[in-house]
Amino acid sequence: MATSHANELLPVLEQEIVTGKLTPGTRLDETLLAERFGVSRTPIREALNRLSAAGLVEIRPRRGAVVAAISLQDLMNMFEVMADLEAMCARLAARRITPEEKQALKKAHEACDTLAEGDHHDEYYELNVQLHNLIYQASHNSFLERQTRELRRRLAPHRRLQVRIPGRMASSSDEHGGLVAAILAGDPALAEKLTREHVAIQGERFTDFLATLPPHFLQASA
Amino acid sequence: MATSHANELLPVLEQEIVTGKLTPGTRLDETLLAERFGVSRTPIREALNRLSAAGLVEIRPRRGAVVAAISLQDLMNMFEVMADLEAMCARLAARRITPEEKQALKKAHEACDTLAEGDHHDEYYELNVQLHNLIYQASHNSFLERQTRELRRRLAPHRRLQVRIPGRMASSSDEHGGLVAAILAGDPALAEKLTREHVAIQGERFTDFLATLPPHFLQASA
DNA sequence: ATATTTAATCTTGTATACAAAAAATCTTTT
DNA sequence: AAAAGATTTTTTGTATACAAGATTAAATAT
Repeated sequence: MATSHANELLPVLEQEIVTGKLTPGTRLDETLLAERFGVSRTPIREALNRLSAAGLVEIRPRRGAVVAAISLQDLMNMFEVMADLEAMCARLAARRITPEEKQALKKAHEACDTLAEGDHHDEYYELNVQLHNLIYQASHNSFLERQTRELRRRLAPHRRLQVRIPGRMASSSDEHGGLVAAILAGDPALAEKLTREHVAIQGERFTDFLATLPPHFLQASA
Repeated sequence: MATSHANELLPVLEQEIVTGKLTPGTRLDETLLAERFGVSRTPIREALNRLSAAGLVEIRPRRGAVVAAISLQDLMNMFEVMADLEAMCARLAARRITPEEKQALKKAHEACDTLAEGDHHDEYYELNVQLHNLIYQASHNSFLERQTRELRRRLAPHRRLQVRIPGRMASSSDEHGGLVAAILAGDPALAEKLTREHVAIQGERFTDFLATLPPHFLQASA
């Protein structure tokens, strides 16, 4: 076995939280998880500790772990920071992107654009993630890249349904078009500005969307 | 006992790493730490896992934990992000600071300014941290505040000696003066700009400072 | 003497056992 | 029948035991 049990089940749990299979507030019983993965509680506890440090689960002393439930306030705060991090990625990418990365970015945007016509929400979502990851990568700041990806993952469970808003895919793709062009043209200020607007629009639409959600999505975290 | 062993020793270890008592690259032997804290290896491992998720220690599978050694590249990347986060804090603080927070900020800056005359480096360092924390807090984005503090802590072991550069305290205090004034005046753009310059100067000086360091400070992290 | 292989030791990762706190159930009382 | 209290059960946190990989030391060969 190349890696430990904890290292194997950690990404599984993380994925299930991020994709919303485990919804915020769900209790994470150590014994149940141990049985499910066929290991003892020890590696389970290890994984839960790591997830808590990443903000994906909340551990209340002597009262067990639950999938982190984020308050509306927290969520808006996180989107505000996300906008800044993404804007920074775009700004740096416009300055530092390599020819190879330019090619990849063009390709990814075209793929995104094609899909935007139909209603393949899940596929569009995945391509969208890839496009953004390419921009993060082109910032040539691996720390920034990691931080931004992490926050994006953390926001994912609260954002995933967003692309289902009617017409969202098409307009999202249009916004991407301008952003990608700015990066390819090497215009840091424009890339930064467009990203802020892009995320701001998401944020606004997101706020609209919130009102339609069942209340358990908005549970306070403490 | 209100809290668990792990919860008690975690901040102790964290503090020792952040203050540089445990230098980057130091091995963290589980058995030794267990003896030192008078507990078993279990809570030690729990703490190390949390610290690894925070980026303060690096755990290599089957090969133990060491205090995270950051490469020069990583360090510069982290400073670049730090500048952006601090600039965002300053921008938001200029827009959202309350009258009470204004009072506290004024007081903190005056205290800093007084100390800058002598050569009380450690005291100045602490007050400096407090001043910055007040700005983070005034952003009224608790997520941003936490992220920024966390990154600051993570950079601390690589930054602490910086204020010992001749004349650094006085010029740092001057820069703070302008920044504090911009926040109090409610000028987000200026507050953001001054913060970027402030950190950029630190970054430049920091690069100068690097050249004087023994090589073990610059060990690659992987 | 140096390099390489083998054996011994040490350290980590996991499982299990146990203690203590929290939650749930069952009495008892009104 | 409902509320309060006591008891049982469950679940977390810690310690210890053990297995397997990594490191070090020793032994052999070149």
